[in-house]
Amino acid sequence: MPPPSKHQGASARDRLLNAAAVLFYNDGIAATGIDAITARAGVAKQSLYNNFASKSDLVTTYIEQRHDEWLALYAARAAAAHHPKDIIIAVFDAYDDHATFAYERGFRGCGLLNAAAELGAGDAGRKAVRRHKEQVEEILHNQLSQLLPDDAGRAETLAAHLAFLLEGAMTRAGLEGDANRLRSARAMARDMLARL
Amino acid sequence: MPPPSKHQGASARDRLLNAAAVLFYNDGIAATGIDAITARAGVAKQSLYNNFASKSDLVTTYIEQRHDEWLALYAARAAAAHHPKDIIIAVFDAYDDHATFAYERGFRGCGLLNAAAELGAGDAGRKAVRRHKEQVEEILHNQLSQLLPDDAGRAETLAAHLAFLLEGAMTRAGLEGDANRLRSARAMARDMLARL
DNA sequence: ATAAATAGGTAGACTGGTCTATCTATATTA
DNA sequence: TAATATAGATAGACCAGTCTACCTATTTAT
Repeated sequence: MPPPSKHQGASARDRLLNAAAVLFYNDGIAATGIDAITARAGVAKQSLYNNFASKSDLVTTYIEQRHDEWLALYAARAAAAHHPKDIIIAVFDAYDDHATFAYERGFRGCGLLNAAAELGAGDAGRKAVRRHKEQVEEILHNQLSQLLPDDAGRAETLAAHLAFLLEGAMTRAGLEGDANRLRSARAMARDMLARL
Repeated sequence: MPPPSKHQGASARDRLLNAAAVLFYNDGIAATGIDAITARAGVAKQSLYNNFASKSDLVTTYIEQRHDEWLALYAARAAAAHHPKDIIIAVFDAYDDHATFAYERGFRGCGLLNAAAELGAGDAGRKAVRRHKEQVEEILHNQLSQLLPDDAGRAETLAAHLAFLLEGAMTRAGLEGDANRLRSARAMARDMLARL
């Protein structure tokens, strides 16, 4: 029987990234072996090493792909909004949207945070996760600066506050196995914005 | 040379738990092997299996020990407080205190959350982490119920809000390598309580 | 008091298995 | 033809856990 090959689906690289996304998210990075990834991707082991320098390189690419994916979800939501307050809520909605990207066997929170927890201090992936979270906070900060043009300090504090709500809710949601906490956090954010 | 034995220091069990605490926190659970733990503890491999049923059992004990440790730190802070608002701030202070328990090679956030990120959905340790976070939120909830005796809904929402601030700040602090974000979250909590 | 039993420690070889990564040899595709 | 895929063997490190064999206290029984 001939292999599925790239004709019927995605390239080996994409198939590997899709397989890795599900396995890394559901089982963790260290617990996911090369063989499990290639088997799920329906691809030869060598194809992994043709497309990625190492497992670590695949992990870093996985993280960057999640970041890009979240940005796209956010952009789609933000494009439909006009008021800075709605653009801020779009950040929360994008988190909620993103919460379903790969949970085949239960919700486990933010894949990027879970990955960072497994990675060593100097790892490139860990730094990418940090940059991602800083970028999320920056989006919040930009909108709050528009809402509070003459109180830069308060805009910064509020951006951090909303970022904490987001990450805290996501973390608790991951422990509890569903995204309900994210909805709570969004309601809290709405409430805070209403009081501006 | 005679072995150190229990006379000059801690028991093998305590030595193992102390060694595991540092290694699990700094390197992660999956990345820490049995041999590394026994070597750091200065203990024979069999002593690990005399005191724990498996590595997994050691991990669960590690998590429960962190929980007890945090509770003790919180109790010490709360004992010095009297007003419910001060008791709530004591929760934030205990997080800050706890942030230094085992970081030998840099701050990495909450050891319990990092552990949970590595553990499978049904793992006993993961459930223990969830219970711990629920207990923290319950402490906040109890105090807020005293502050807002006739608005149970608001007390519950505020408890969740403060819990999100705590976990979100801890998560970001872990990514950034220091506990500054925890101090920011405490200031935000103080501000919210002042407005009650 | 002395001897035996018990509890808990040591060092380190060993098993069976998994891991990442490379290599070979063949087949498909453009 | 040249690039890229395949299956699968292989290397070498590492894993959790078991086992043997010995040592040292303390406790119990005679």
